[in-house]
Amino acid sequence: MARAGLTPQRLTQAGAELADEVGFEQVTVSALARHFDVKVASLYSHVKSSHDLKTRIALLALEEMADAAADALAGRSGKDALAAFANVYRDYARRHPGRYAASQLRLSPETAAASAGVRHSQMTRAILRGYDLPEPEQTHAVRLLGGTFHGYVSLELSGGFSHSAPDSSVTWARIVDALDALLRNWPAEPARDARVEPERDDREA
Amino acid sequence: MARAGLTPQRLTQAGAELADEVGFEQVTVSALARHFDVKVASLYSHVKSSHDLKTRIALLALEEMADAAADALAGRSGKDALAAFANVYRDYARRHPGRYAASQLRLSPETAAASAGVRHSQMTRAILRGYDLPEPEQTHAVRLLGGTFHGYVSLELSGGFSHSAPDSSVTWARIVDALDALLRNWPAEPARDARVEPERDDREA
DNA sequence: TAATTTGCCTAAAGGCTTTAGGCAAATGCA
DNA sequence: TGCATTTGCCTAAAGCCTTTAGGCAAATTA
Repeated sequence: MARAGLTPQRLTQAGAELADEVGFEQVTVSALARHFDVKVASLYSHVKSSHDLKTRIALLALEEMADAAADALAGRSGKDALAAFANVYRDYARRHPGRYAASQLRLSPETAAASAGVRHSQMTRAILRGYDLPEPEQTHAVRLLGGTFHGYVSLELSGGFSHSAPDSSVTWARIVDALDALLRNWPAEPARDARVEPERDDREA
Repeated sequence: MARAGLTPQRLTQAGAELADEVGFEQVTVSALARHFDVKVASLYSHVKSSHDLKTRIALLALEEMADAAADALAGRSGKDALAAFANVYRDYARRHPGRYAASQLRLSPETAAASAGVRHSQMTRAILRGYDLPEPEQTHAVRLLGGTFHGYVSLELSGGFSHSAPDSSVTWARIVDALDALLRNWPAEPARDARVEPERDDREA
C-alpha cells in the first residue's frame, strides 16, 4: 500500500489552503483526509486532534503575517512604516481570509507566548518609536493599533462595508492618516476629575 | 405527554445563556434539547437549523447591545456620549462573552440589513454630530469607531491583554481619550502626492 | 364533543472525531 | 543482503451532532 507522505507540515499547509477556499470553520480532519485520499484515522498519527490542527494553522498564519510585516517594515519609519504595516494585515486578510480567521483562534497562554504574536507587538513598538510616546502611553498605543487594525479588517472581511460608499480602501487610507495624526498629537492624560469614568453597573450578571 | 412549551424565543434565550456559559461555539441544537429535557428532533419545529438558531442568538445580542447603547446615550453628547457608547460594548462583551461572540456571526446581507446593526451605525453617527465632521469623513469615522471598539474588545476577550500591565481598563479609558482627541482634530485629507499609497502587490493569490 | 392543528416522539441516515489494534512499507543495523 | 524495528496507513467501532420523515397525543377551535 503506497504511502501518502503525510507530515504535520503538509497537513497544516493543506489545511491553510483549504481554509482560504472554504472557510476556516469548514476545515476538518475529515476534509483533509479526503484531500489526501487517505482514511481519516491516518491523520491522527500526525496531528493530535482537530483542535491541534486548527492551532497549527493559526500559528502558520501568525508567522506568515509577521514575516510579511517584517518585510514591509524594512527601511521604513514614521507614517510610511505605519501605513505599510497596516496594509500587511489588510492585504493578508483579503488574500487569505481563511488563514486570517485562523489567526483569531483563541490560543492557550503558553501557545500564544511561543507564537509569532510577540513579533507582532515588537514590530508595533518599533513603529511607535517614530512617534516618541512615553510609557505607559506606548503600551496603550500598541493596543489601540492592534485593536483597530484587527477590528477594521475583521469587519471588512465579514462584509460590513462592502457595496456601500465610500469604498473601503479609501476609508482604510483615511484611518491610517487619522492614526498617524493621533500618534503625533497623542493627548495628555486628563486630570483625575476631568476623566469620564465608566458607569457603575449593577445589573444582573 | 406533557409539553415543554418550546418557542423560538425561549430557545434563543436559552441558547444565549448557554453561549455565555460554555461559549458560542458549543451552542448546539443537541445541547439545547438536553437543557429542555426534550428530544433533539423536537427543536426542529421551532428552529430551521443549527445555523438558524445561531443567527437568532446573534440578532438577540445585536438588539440587546443597541438597547443598552440607546439607553447609555440618552442625555449625553460629546466625549461623554463617546465614552458611554464605548463602555456599552465593552461591558456587554465582558458580561456576555458568548452573546458577544454570536454578534460577530457573519449574517447574510438581507439579515444584516434587517438587524439592529443599522441602529448601531445610526447611534454612532449621532455621536459624531458632536464633532462636526463633513461627509465622507463622517463615514470614515463611523467605520473607525466601529472597528476600533470591536477590535479592542475582541482582543481583550480572547485574552490578549490579560495579566500584563497596564490594566486593560486603563488602556480602554485612554483609547477613549485618544479617539475623542482624534475626532476633535480630524486631519484634513492629505494632498494627492503626499499620501502614502498602498503597495502594489503582485505576489501569488 | 368532534375536528383540526400543534408539539413532541421514535426511527433512521449521514457526517465528524477519536481510540484501538493490525499489517505492510520503510529504515536501520549486522 | 537479511532481519528487526519503526513508522504509516488501514479497518473497526463507539460517541456525538444534524436533519428529515412519519406518528400519536395534547391543545385549540368550532
